[in-house]
Amino acid sequence: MAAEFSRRTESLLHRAEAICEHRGANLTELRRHVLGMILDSASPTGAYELLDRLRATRRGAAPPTVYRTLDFLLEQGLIHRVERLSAFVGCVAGCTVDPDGESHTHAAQFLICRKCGRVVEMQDHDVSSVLAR
Amino acid sequence: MAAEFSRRTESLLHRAEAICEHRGANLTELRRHVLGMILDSASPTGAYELLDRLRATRRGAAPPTVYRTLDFLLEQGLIHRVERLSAFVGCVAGCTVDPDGESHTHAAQFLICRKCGRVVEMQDHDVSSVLAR
DNA sequence: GCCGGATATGTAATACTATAACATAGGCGG
DNA sequence: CCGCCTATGTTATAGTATTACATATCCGGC
Repeated sequence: MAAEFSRRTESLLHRAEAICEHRGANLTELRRHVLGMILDSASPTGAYELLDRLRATRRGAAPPTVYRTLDFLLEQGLIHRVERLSAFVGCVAGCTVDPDGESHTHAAQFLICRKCGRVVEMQDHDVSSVLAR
Repeated sequence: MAAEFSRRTESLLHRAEAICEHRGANLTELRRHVLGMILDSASPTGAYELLDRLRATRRGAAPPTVYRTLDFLLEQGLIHRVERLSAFVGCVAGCTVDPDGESHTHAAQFLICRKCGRVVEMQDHDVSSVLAR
């Protein structure tokens, strides 16, 4: 049904399924598909790019389709929004955390390369704690 | 001619004039007016809000009018863009720095209140240096 | 079985943010 | 006066996100 993703992505998706099931959250086909596209991408993905790709297999897709799905994934801590780029990236921690973890969000920072646009997610406790003050 | 601003804002504007003159940058009436509106505001100001207010006194104002002006102010380090809000705030450091300072940008972080939207600019050397790694 | 509510998605329209492309105007050095 | 540079005007359009309402599906209780 859904598009085929890389082995790594499929593995993370499997993990995400377990997390959602554990939480009673419903990782539907649509949500799984969008999460897979984000995880599979080498760089942050814009909402309308996701929309275009969705449309290949989902005729009625429209902006709300994608934004609602992104809201769900953000709530579940499975992706992050990179404000600077108006784009979305998979959350490594969110997709690998133990399903028992209740916290759906966590502190993170992004390093964005001004030249190539690549993004690295970092979690630095020092930064987080200074910000907490 | 230009709108009247608070005493504090006028003082910062005066400072900005000196900085620009020192650099050979041209702080025109339009640019001064926009900077004044931003400095005078208690919270970050959106580009189209600035545009609306500009139009009160400037008939032909259009989006490029405002965005080009913001680009100039950003380059001069006189304001910051708050990505999260797609809005702009005055840069305290930029408007108070010694005119001899050459660096037009500096490291800063923002604390944004999720409830009231107020923004506080902070400059924490610890955060900056951790990010530098 | 069916009713009611909750969740998920479809659909149309529109709001908000930002940039592209080309035109005009004024200053200033040669 | 000419040519260039900077600043701004003007029109159009691209890109990002939300509102509002309609439809469908599932599931629990009766």
